[in-house]
Amino acid sequence: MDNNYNQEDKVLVAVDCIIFGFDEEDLKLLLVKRGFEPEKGKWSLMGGFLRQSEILDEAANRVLFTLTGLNDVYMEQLYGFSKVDRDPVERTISMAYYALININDHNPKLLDENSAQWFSVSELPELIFDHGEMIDKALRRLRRRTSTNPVGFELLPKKFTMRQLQKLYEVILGEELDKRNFQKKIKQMDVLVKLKEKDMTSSRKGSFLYEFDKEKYEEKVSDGFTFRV
Amino acid sequence: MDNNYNQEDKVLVAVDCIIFGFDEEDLKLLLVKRGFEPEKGKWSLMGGFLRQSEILDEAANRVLFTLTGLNDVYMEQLYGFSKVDRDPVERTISMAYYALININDHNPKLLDENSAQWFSVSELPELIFDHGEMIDKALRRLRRRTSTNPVGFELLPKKFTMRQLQKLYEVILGEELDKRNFQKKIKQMDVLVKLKEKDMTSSRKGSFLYEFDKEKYEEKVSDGFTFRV
DNA sequence: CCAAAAGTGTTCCGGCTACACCCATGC
DNA sequence: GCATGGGTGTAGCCGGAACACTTTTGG
Repeated sequence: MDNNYNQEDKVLVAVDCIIFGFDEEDLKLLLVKRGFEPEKGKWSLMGGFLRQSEILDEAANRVLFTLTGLNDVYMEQLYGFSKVDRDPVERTISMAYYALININDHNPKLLDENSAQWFSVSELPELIFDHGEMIDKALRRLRRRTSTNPVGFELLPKKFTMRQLQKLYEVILGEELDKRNFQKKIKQMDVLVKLKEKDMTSSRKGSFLYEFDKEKYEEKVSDGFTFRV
Repeated sequence: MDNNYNQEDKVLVAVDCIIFGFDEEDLKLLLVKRGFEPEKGKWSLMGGFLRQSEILDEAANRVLFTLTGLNDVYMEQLYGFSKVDRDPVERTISMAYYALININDHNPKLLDENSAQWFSVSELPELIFDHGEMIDKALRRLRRRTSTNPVGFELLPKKFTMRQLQKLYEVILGEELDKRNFQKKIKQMDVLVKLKEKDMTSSRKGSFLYEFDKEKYEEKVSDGFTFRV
């Protein structure tokens, strides 16, 4: 078969994006109501096809941008799904990606244009094809990732309270955490900056705001530090 | 674009297999000398193209079988590689898979037929395309996987000694382990069966052989147990 | 009897868990 | 002055790390 790939089969390659957000209460996913057949009118992940000139990461970012208007978002390739008849129209394999966005940052007009809506992960509608399977896998990956890497911050505003951070981990991990132990652990990792400012919306006393210090984190990592919640 | 995928680009999809073995001394990889252009004569992972009627797992198993004659092997999808010019002949994305095999089980005749050879992971030759990158990723994944799942046993004979098991973990993790602590940890997980038999080849005294007890392991997992080395 | 690998326990330390009270403020 | 969420410390326990000597037996 010297230098001859001609008799090989070509297939369509899609990317589907699992877009996570966090609204201080629940972990959410951005889904779109499918505007074309097959399965028109059903809920689905936002997807698109890989183009000849693109790499997978670019295709996934393009899809994400189309729906949210966001760039430079934390995104990770998840898994390749390839059941022969997963898309009834034509053989298509799909690379699932997941993204973590700050739920307040995206462009709401684009949601309307794409008939998109946020759903709590605990109240998902029925999804087309194998998208439910993709989401299951993404949730498992998210749990592992947020436990061992400081990516949870991607789901929060730049400035956040300890309460928000703890609540985020609680909904991702699916368990309640002890307030004192949580703060102790986070603080002794020493990768947050405590600001002078307080958030006054959640209580009379107000609670201090924090920022993730990426430079400090990376410096510590190069000294052998591992983030762990 | 109702029900019309026609204007979308199709691409070739390859699978490349990172085949790990362990020879009591070193972690090894099975590589083939490429018999066709481009890069003919260079070393490469064993690969093949996805067919219309196959899912990715099947394609990867087919490729593995072609080279080793083995079926029912531990294999896991690793990552999708998609640089536009990664294959200079034609746009091809590749799904990398890694497999863990017992190095004594495969059919050596097939290695000759495919110009394949085992290489220690510490002494790899130059590889074509992005295969080096694939291997790096596979090694990282293997370290994580063997630390949290009992998949290391896939690289050993059915009956093995504690010494072999420890050595295996040492080469995968890249660090020396304390013999007493290691055995204590393994034994208290209580997922191995100690046989009456001894392996007499490694010492005058002989060392007891063990088997992994998969049923017991799975039962313990369903009770909340987690394997951890 | 000696060489070479197998086998085995204890102590110490650090990190995780469990747990309850005072503080600041707006109303 | 009281209701609401914010913030903080300690004691006990468990698991991991360090560490050395005895056993077996073929030559």
